[in-house]
Amino acid sequence: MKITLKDGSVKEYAQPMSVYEIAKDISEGLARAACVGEVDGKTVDLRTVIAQDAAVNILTFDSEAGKAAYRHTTSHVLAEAVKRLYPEAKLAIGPSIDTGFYYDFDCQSFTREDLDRIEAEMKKVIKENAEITRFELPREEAIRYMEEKGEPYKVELIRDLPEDAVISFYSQGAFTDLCAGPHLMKTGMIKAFKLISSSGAYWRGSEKNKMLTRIYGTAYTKKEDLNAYLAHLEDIKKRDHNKLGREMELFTTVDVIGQGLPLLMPKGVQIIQRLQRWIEDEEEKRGYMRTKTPLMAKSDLYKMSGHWDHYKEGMFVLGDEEKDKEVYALRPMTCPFQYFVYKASQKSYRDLPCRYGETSTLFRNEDSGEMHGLTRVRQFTISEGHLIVRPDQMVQEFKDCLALAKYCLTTLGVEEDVTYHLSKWDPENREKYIGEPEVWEQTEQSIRDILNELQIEFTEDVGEAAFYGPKVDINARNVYGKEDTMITIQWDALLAEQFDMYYIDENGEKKRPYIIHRTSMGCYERTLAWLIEKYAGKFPTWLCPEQVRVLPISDKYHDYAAEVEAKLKENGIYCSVDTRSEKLGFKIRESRLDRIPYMLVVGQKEAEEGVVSVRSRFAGDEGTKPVEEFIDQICKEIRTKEIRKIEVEENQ
RNA sequence: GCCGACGUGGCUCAAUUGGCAGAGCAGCUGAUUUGUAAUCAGCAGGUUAUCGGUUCGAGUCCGAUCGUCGGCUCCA
Repeated sequence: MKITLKDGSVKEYAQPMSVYEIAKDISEGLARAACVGEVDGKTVDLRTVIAQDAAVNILTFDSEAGKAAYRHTTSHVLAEAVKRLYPEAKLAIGPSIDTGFYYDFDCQSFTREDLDRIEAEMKKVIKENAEITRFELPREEAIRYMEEKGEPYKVELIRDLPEDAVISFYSQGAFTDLCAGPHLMKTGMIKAFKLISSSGAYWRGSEKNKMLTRIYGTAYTKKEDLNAYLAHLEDIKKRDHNKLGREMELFTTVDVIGQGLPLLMPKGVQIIQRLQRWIEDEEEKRGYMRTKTPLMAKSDLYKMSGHWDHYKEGMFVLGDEEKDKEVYALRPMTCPFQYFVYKASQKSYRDLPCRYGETSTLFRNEDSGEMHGLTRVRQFTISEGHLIVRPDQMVQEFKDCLALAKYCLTTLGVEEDVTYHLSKWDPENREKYIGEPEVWEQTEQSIRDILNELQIEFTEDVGEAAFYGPKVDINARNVYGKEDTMITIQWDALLAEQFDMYYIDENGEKKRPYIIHRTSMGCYERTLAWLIEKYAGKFPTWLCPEQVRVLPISDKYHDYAAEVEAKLKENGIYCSVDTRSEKLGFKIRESRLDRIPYMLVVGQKEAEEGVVSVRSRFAGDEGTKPVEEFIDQICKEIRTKEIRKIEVEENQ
C-alpha cells in the first residue's frame, strides 16, 4: 500500500499500519508530538489502522484538531484524578473548547484548594504515563458496562446514540471513559496544564436538569505557552469594561438602587451623548423621522403585540392583574408604540417607506444571575427604529439597514471584530413563534439571499429568531470571549396583521405592509462597554470626555494657558487646564493615566511666540506649533471621527 | 432562576487561635514655581454591604437579605 505524505513524498508498506506507526516511521520526534492523524482529509485517531492507499498527514498541537485532542486527553486525565480523589463522583461529559477543556461531574462543588489537590493528582497520572487504549462494544454491552461502573450519565449518553453508532471507549490505567476520541497515545504526553475554575452547569444544558459541577482547565505543550496564556488572562482583566469603566468614572452601581441598574456618570454620558447625536443626525440624513413615545403602556397593548403571551416573564408589570382594573407595564421594546404613530393617519403607497427612529429606553426584567456591568442590564437605551414598508421595498430597505449598521461599525473602528448571524426559528419548537411555517421559510430565504448578495459571511443559528420573525444579528466578543449581540435587524411579515396596519395601494385597495425592526448601533450602554474594551479606555479623540489638557509649566503662564483653553473651547474642543502647582512630569503622568489624547505644554517660550508644545498619546512629542495649527489639526480629527493609531510605547 | 466564590475609607490591600480597625495611592491644607511619566510636610477620611444571632468581647463564628464576580440557562 502507498501512503502519500503532506510533503508529497510516498511511503510503501507491506502490511497495514496505524497512523501512529507511520508517524514513528517518519521520525521519533514526530511520533512524540503527534496528536491526531488526517487520512484523506478526515481527522482520525492515531490508533486508526490504514490498510489501503491513502493521503496521510500527522497533526501536532499546532493544528486545531491536534490541540483539541491534546486538551481532550487532558480532560480525561482530570476525570481520572477526580475519580481517584472522589470515587463517588459521576462522570458526565468532558470536551475540549476554544480556550482549553472542561469536564462535568455529578458531585460536591470544588474550592480552589480542591482544584489544587486535583492538579497534583493529575500530575501523578501524567507521571505514570499510562498507555491510552481504545476499544469498542456493542450497544447493549456498552450500556451494561457503564451500568456496572455506576455511571448513569454515560448510560444515558449511550442510549441516545443512533442505533448504528460505533460505541468506543478509551482506557488509561484503571480509568475508562465512553468517548469518541481521538486521543493522544499516552498520558505522559501532557506537558503543561492548569485548572482555571470550577462552576455549576446543567446536565445537557437544560435548566430542567440537575446542576453538575464543571471544572474548566487549559493545556499547552510548553510551560512558557501556558504561562503566557495565564498572563494574558490577567492582562485582559485590565481592559474589562466593568473594571475600567468604573475606574475611569464612566459608570457606577449602587446596592440600594438595584441590580442591573448602572448609573452613568458625567464622563460616560459625554461619550454616549456624542454617539447619540451622531446617530440621530445620521439617521435623519437617511430619511428617518424621529418619535418620542411612552415608556409604559397598558397590558392591552402587549396583548395585541403578542408580547404578553411570549414575553411577560421579561417585563416589569406595574400593579396586580387580579386586583387592579388596569395593569401597566414598562416597555421591553418600542415596536407597538411606533406602530400607532404609523396608524395615526391613513397611509398611501406613496407614503411608504415610513422610517421611524427613536432613542428609546427599554426595561427588561432579567433573571438576577444575568446582570453584568453595562452589557446586561435591566434598563437600557437603544438606537431603535421601525421601517414600515411595501413588500416590493422590503429587500432594498433591509439592505439599507445593513449598510447603516456597517457604517456605524466602520466609524467606530470595530467592523473587523463582529460576526454576522442569520437567526432562524426552530420548527421543532413551534409554540415559541407566531405565523405559518411557509412565511418563516420564505423570509429566512430572503435574508439569506441578501447576505449572500452583499457577500457578507454569516452563520445560521436555529432557534435564535424573535417570536415574530427571523433576523440578522451582528455579534461581538468581549475581552473574555463571550459573545453579545450589538446590532439586530429583524424581518417581520406578521405583526402588521396583529395591529391591523395597512396602506392604500394604487388601485385603492388596503394592503399589509412589512416591518423591519432594527438598531443602527445597538444599545448605548453595551456599545460603550464594547468601546472601553476595544480601546482599553483610549477612545478615538472625538469620543474622549476630555480631548486636550493644557499644562502650564508654572503659575506664571496660567494667563496664557487660559487663553489657549478659551480658543480651543471656541472650537468645541473638550479641554481643561491643570493649574495645580506641580512639576510638569507629574502633570504629564496624570494626563496619561487619565487617557487624555493631547497635552499642550505651555511655558515662557510658548507664551512669547503664541505656540503650544504638543504631546500626544499617539506619537509622543509632536513638537511646537501655533495654536491655530493645532486647532485645525484636532478639529479635522474630530470632524472625520478619525481613529489615530497609537505608535508610542505605552507605559501604564 | 440555578451552582460556586466574594463584600474592610474613593482605589489596592493589612489586621495571629474571636481581643484597641491599619498602610500605600487618591483627596484636602500649606510650603515649593517646577520643561516632558511620581517635590516635601501636615490633615482628614471607616456603624468593616445591611439586618439579626452566638459571645465578657465579632471585620473574624452562625443565619437571612442586598450587591459584585465566574459559570450554567436566558438575552439587546
